[in-house]
Amino acid sequence: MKELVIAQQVSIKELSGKVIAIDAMNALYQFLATIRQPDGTSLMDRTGRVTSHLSGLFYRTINFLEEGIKPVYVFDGKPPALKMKTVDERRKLREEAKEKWEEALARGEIEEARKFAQAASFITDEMISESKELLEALGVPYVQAPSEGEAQAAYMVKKGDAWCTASQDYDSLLFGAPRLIRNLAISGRRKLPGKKEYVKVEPELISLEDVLRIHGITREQLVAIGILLGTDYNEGVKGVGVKTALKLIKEHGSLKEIIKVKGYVFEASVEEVEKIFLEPEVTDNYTLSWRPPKREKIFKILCDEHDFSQERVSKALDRVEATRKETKQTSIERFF
DNA sequence: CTGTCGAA
DNA sequence: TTCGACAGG
Repeated sequence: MKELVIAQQVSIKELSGKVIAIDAMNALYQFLATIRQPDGTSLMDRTGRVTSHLSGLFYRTINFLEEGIKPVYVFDGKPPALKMKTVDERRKLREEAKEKWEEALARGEIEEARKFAQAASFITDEMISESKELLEALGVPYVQAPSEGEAQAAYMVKKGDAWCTASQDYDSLLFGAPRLIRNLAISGRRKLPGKKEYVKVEPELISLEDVLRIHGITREQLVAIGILLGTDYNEGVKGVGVKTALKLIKEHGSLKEIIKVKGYVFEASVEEVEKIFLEPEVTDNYTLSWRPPKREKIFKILCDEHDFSQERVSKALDRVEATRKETKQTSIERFF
């Protein structure tokens, strides 16, 4: 998929005032995988509960708000039945990674250990519910998708309720999101000499329309390419890569025709997989509003329950408070 | 990943 | 002021 898309750099400033539908599971997973000690141990509170996801979610969301970005987090619901196999495989890989992590630790190979620890990351139901609690306290909306979060996020962008989706996966393009942002983070932020301006590593923006135009294909054909390469819901055709898939779809027009001519056999029902992408299960049952952070609630969750430093949390909240006053003064955008 | 603190 | 190492929980 990566070889098919064209990405353009986008500055955080261009995203100011925009609603971004964030793939919550993708974000939490990234936090759990990366926010670790050198040997791979997660951040934990005094009772041993993992807190890496809360740290990442808190500081990143604060940064978005400070930049005038309006985040809405979209959580996964029930995965489609066809995803079972993928889910099982991932669980197995995680379990193997956990063993390799312990072995590497025993050998004293710190860097190796960290790699395996990252691959062993998993999200629990408790992490999801406390992440939702934190978002509620931050005054940031979240949406519970009926099924795939990426599908819901894509739908929200198509509808115009959000400007783009944010995820590391390309799936939301297959789900029809007009715009996708990858690498949406503020890492590498540096203060600029003059004022409180910042220079940042810029995220990349992918336009679905551009991708389709460049290759001269439709979204249905893009989905067909995805299915030929393999998705979470089906295994791809062995020996067919991006180049071949693109050539085939341009030659034959549709996946149905390719299958007929080439005699490809899929384990899963191709129609079912197509339906997941083209007629995804989504909901209109949500309202988006951004409210001022509830300091007391945030302190309770982060400091009282999870041992975050009161000073650090306080400083972060003060920063948002300051920018909130600014935006009200300049009345660029009604925010809270 | 993000913030902080000390060295350059 | 900028950069890199390191701690955070």
